[in-house]
Amino acid sequence: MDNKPYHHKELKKTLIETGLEFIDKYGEEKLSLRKIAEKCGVSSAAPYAHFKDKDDFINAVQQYIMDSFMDSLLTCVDKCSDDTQVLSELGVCYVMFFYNNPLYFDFLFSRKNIHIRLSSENDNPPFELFRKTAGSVLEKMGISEEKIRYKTIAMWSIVHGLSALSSMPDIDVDWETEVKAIINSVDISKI
Amino acid sequence: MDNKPYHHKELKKTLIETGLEFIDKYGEEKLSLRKIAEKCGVSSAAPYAHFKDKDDFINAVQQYIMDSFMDSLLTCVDKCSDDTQVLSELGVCYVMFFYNNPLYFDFLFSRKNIHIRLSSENDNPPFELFRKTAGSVLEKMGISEEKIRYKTIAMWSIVHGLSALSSMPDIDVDWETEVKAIINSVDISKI
DNA sequence: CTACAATGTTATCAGTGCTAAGTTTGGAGG
DNA sequence: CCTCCAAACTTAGCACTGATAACATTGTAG
Repeated sequence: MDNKPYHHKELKKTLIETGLEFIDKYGEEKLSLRKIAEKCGVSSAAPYAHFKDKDDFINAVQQYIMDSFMDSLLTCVDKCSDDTQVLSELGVCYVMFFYNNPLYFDFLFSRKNIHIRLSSENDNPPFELFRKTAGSVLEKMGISEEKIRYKTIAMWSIVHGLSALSSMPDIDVDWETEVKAIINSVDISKI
Repeated sequence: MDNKPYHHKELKKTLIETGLEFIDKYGEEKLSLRKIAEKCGVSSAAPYAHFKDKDDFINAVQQYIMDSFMDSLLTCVDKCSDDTQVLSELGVCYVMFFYNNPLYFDFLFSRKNIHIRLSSENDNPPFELFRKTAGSVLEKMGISEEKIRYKTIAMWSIVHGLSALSSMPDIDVDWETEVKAIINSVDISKI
């Protein structure tokens, strides 16, 4: 029978995944902990055993998405041994992730707890991966440290800006082709 | 005395400006219509005479900011008669607006009602201004229509991506100088 | 001057975040 | 095997929110 067991066991994980699914369907602003709890078949106060407050829960969902985003990027970098292509491949991968998951862009980056610093070490994993990859590639090309900073910022801006575009609702173009063309057309050595 | 008059007269405008101020201080997610109403000295139901619902109110505030953003951009374009500079000046103006108003970027662009189309006419005023300005400049340079699209998208992506960066909390660099250097370093004819 | 539409009011509802206090449960140590 | 306790849940309830209904006030068109 469906008499709910007192102990749900994997409730924390279930809550996160249910929350993710909900955000996917209805967006973050419609989410309430009570609805998520109900969907999981537990009382409205149950989540508070696992999360300090709603914000803590949202952060957990965000981290879940961020991990999956990083998986994509790391896989892409690993697949790409060729230095001359890794940057544009990484850029396309970055953009396509949000094209395929339109609701994730706002959710990941409209939150204030995500900070990005330009010059130094960074606690934002995707940007840090981008920064290090670009740094290593550009260094091998014999480019000065200052210029590396400019180029990295410019490239990341393009990629991030394209992602913002690609997660908009009404894209009326063959986006994957466009993205590749645009990123490839930006010759980093010319920036 | 402070016995509030029944008719506040300019309540709609006052609500919007109070809302703007509030978002500036505490962010959108902390905003409630009741608090705004109280700050304006009216009852909690009063705003519903002017706005259909909370979303309608938020849209009005958003429009208010969008208008001020467009003012900046248009002033910039007007001041700049020189075709060779207008694009980079416009870019710097775009980015600096959000550098100077860090909370506005998320507020303007994380809302789903803002759409951006690439190829055709567009109901997003700043992007449309950017698209037309770039189109006119690039056309005079004798660039093909297809390339104009690519360049426009790439340039807007850089500018928009830089804006995302510039509205982040912990910028630890002289941003205005950086932005100018980066935008100027992107030679559009090379994209 | 009077009727009425616009613009306010109070009262009330359901939904939300969160906490307090009590209940169930699995499992570690006797 | 029992006992006890901390973790994981429950129900109850508070304060706040968005929204609506029913009523009050007011400026103004006719």
